[in-house]
Amino acid sequence: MTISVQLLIQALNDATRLRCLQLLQREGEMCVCEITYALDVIQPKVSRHLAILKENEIVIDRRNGQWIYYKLNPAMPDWASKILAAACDGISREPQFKTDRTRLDKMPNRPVNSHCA
Amino acid sequence: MTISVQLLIQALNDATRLRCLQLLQREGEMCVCEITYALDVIQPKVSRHLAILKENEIVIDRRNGQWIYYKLNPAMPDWASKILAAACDGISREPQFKTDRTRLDKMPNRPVNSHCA
DNA sequence: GTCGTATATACGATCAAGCATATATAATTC
DNA sequence: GAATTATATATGCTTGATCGTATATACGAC
Repeated sequence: MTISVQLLIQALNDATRLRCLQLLQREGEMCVCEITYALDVIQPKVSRHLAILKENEIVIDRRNGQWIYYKLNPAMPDWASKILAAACDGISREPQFKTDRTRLDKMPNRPVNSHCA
Repeated sequence: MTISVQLLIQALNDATRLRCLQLLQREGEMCVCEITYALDVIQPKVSRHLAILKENEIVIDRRNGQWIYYKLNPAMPDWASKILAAACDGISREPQFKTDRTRLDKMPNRPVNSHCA
């Protein structure tokens, strides 16, 4: 990954993107409709923010049939992983973000992720 | 400190503020004129950005005569310190930020900081 | 091919944040 | 007191980011 500190921070500087990243860190991999449901926002909004995270190589995606799964980029430099981990650690205690996790847990008919590349 | 993850990241989301924090982490404590010299920007700009960092309790200041010294807030929560440390770690390798450190090292007549509270 | 679901992108509007200039406040020295 | 240095704040402008709506693309089932 070639991202600079400044670009990483800029990419993190949005509530929707932080909410996505928190979920991805906990779940490992999620498709867009799961994230959309968990955050309770409209789909184009999620899609646009995931695109920003992807442009900055903070997440990577793969298609599986009609679903596109996102996960944290495993090839981040050490300092970037540390920033993300510390941010998610801080976030995990904030009520605003807990709501997303509980809503995801209640989602009906979550697509089954085969985890086959 | 009561800052949220989102507010911390927002406060870090500016090149001038990152440059200030990098210097403060290395130097410990600096007055505004030192930072202004090192960054080579106009004084009101430095002052405004330091004010933003102070509002978010990322730095604290103390007056010593006509100088006002800033340093990192020693009372940050663990996750916030980790984000700052990792960011400064990443920054330390970026050429844009090295320039500030070398310029500071060449500053003539740096005010002597008595370190008396 | 059409239809339905999943996801992405384009567009125009709105809003927040940064900028430089100018000015205000505070301390020091005379 | 006036003058100088150090720092902070107010003002008006501009730029960039986010928003919702509408539309486009991709895949699977039929």
